Amino acid sequence: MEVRTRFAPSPTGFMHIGNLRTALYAYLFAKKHNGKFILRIEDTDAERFVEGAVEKIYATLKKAGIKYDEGPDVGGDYGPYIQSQRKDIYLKYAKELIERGGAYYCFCDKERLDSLVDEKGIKRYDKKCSRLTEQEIKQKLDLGVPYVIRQNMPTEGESGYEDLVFGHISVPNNELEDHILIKSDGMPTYNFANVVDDHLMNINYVIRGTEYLSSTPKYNLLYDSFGWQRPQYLHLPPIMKDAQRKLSKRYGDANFEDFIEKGYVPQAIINYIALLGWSPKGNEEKLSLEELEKMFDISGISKSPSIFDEQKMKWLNAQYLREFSLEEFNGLAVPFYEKSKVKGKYDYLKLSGLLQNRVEILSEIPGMIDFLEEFGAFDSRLYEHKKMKTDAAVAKTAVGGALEALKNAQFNHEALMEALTRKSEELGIKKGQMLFCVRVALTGKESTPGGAVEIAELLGKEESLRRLEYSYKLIE
RNA sequence: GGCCCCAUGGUCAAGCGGUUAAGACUCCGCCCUCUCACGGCGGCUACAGGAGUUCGAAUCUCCUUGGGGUCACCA
Repeated sequence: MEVRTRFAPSPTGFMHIGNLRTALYAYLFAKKHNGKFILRIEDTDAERFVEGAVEKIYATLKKAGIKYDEGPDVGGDYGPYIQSQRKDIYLKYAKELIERGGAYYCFCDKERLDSLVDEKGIKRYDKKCSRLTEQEIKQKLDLGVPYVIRQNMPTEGESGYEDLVFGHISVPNNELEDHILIKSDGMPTYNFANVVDDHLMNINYVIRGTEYLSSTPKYNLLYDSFGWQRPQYLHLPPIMKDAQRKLSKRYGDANFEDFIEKGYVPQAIINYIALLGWSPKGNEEKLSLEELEKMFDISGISKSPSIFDEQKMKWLNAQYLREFSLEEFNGLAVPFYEKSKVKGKYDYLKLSGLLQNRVEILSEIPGMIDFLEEFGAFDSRLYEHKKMKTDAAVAKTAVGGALEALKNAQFNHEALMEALTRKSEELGIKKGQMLFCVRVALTGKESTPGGAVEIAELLGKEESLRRLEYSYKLIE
């Protein structure tokens, strides 16, 4: 049978990393088994709906390279793929379920429900309306008393199932509450809609977060009541912000879009989150989506929560950045040059050549090149470098010499290097000392993307000499 | 609190009864080198605790501890 998985987000805002990973795994699992991946929008809660959230979901999935075979904007044989457009379907099935004894009308109002609080302050429905006679129900219905439809749970025994990652899960039936299937506004709750839709859309592998691990028996009971075949389940451990807190949009934690803005490439984000909660068989960790599609395997999924480590994602991002051609890298970097002080000045391609393997995420760029436009007094201790064996005294010699050497030099790489090398020999200092001091004198920075020659070339003759003179005076 | 689940370095993690307990990120050192970075080499750091089972336990069982999830007319 063809594998069919789905990603069923609710449009309540941005797509955060945890959701994206769930989508990714569902996608990878389907692809691995030559199956289909479906996108379904779960918008049965009108109150939580956020304008533009659906479009954000489409855009994120697209940018991430996660292609769905069926979905609201691409169609398919099992539509509509937006739950709010399926309202009538749920009601029909809910009524069928009532006939089958798996559910019942409930007319209890809020006051009564609120009174059902146990000594620990936990509310729990007491099944009162499940005991209503047919006449009573008909009467209330005819009178137009507002109602909800509740699932009728067994009160004894246990319900269990085999989760593909967690193994056997079993819950005592008396823990299962008669939760609401159809709300008083006629809309289904997640509890009902997800089961009906998964069945109707032929979803045979349900992949989702562990928050559903212990409520899955309820859903299975629904499948059973309908006489439908249960799907296989695959629950995913959460991604944590730290040991205690889950990554969430509530804390304003990074969502996909934010990372893109910070200068991460989609491939790196996808690669990283694929590795959060799953590990490949081999030791290779830098994996493309295509490779992941082939390698993905349930056996590599872990059961315990994992903490999101941006440091490692940064490292991966750096790996991807270095792999691009200079032109590709430059294309990605330009927006960040435009945001920096060097906007419009300097040859971007040249800057990219210096920056490509010094940058981990693109947003570091402005901070790394601002010195090209910002120059002023700095501490002469910057000239001290243990390995170079330099200090202010050496610097004075070097910078003074450089000033002479460069007055008549051509400002291209070769000529600059030659002039400075010759001068250092003349002065009896090491070439490294000369270059180090000149670089500091030129930039006033402890470290820079590029050495003395490269920076002098970038700054040009006039500016370089001006800075050298300034720095020379500064040493005195 | 009830119920469900989880537990290997700081982090991601391999491991499936016998291993010197992989690998990656981070950090540190060395090499390369005009600083930094890249690259190369090397290093530090882990089986939560306690009982069992077994010739032998990170691996199996139980308890403790710690952590997560869930108990909505939210998904």
